[in-house]
Amino acid sequence: MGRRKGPGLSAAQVLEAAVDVVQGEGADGLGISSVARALGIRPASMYNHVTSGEALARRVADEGTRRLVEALKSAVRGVVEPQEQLRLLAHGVRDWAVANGGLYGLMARVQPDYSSADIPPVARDLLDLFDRPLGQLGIAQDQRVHAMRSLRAAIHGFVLLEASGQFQLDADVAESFRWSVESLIRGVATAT
Amino acid sequence: MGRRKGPGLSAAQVLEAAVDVVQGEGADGLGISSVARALGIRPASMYNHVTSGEALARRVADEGTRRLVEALKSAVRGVVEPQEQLRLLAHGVRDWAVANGGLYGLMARVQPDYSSADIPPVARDLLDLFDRPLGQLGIAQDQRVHAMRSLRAAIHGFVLLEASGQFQLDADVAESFRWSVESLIRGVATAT
DNA sequence: ACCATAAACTAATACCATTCGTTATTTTGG
DNA sequence: CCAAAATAACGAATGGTATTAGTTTATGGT
Repeated sequence: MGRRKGPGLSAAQVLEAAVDVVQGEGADGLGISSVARALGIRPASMYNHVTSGEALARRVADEGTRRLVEALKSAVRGVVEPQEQLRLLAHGVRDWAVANGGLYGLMARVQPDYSSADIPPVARDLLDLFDRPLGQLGIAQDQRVHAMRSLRAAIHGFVLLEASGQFQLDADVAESFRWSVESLIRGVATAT
Repeated sequence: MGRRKGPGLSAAQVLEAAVDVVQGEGADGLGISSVARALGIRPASMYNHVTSGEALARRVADEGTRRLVEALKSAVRGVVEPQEQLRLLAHGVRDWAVANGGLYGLMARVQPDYSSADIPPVARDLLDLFDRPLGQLGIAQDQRVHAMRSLRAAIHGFVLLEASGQFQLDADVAESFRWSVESLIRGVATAT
């Protein structure tokens, strides 16, 4: 058959289709074939745009991180009180994850491939979002990395356990999250 | 060919082989074919032992939970101080997850299928392990579910972020975990 | 207008899960 | 003790996936 008329697919179009697949079918539904189907091309043609299925998943996950960081930035814009910033960040992650379950699930599976030497800007931004309020809270520089990891981990774990239905008891999950965030902030704020 | 001589494979043998595959090749390596290979039978014969690949994964994940709960039980055996129990539980989960990465990764993906009505004994045991020290700390009954979820989530999230290499900064991860656990215990212990 | 490149195609390979029908062994009930 | 039933293996077939190789054709630059 050869090439069809009109300009070929742009990287952005491929990424958009892949994101749509993930949002619609979940992280498991992402693959060379499903995205090819969504684009109306044959699976083999996908290799003109990505080098492998794994690379495709990595790109979509990176796009998810970009979107999450954007959502968090606008969530804390204009807020000055550090504890309130942390609260907004925590709830911002959970809200985004609930609204973008497929994407968040993919981001959790795919591990970044960048060597620990150079941290990409988007990851830097994510770190800074948490680092700033922690600094304003008076957490010493060398403790902040521990505090950041603690907060990220706690929020991440909560979202994943919630998404995979592992909170069995019939207590309000939203209330549990509020409780958890307040407890975390208390714990971090009282660090030496 | 028909059946081979001798007794057929027991459910325990199939499970053992599946666990070995997961431990050796990771959660992604688990499948009808890989376990059949490990057992020396053809993939089609696997369906005499499991109903589907998904069911196989669920069984292995359940076995993982059983083993984790056993490890935690023996970790806190004889310890009376509640904060020390929580510390041991947290570090017990992380240590087990590090030592059984494939199994823990699988447990994180597979969501249990039991209806929220009847909670299996092993899940009950896991809840109780955390519930007891929280009660001894004086956390009110109606707050304990929130506290339990917070602790589980924080530990779970830390382990997953660590396993997927998302802690980029070159600070000591073990030190971060210790810091996180102390912060969590402080936060929970000061709950109203 | 020409040519190189980009981007689609077809075809082929190699996995994987699953189902079906068949066969041989083991177990069980009369 | 033997025949019938249940069990557990098989081969073959179907349909899904990722991937590679070679081919064709439209587009964009010189």
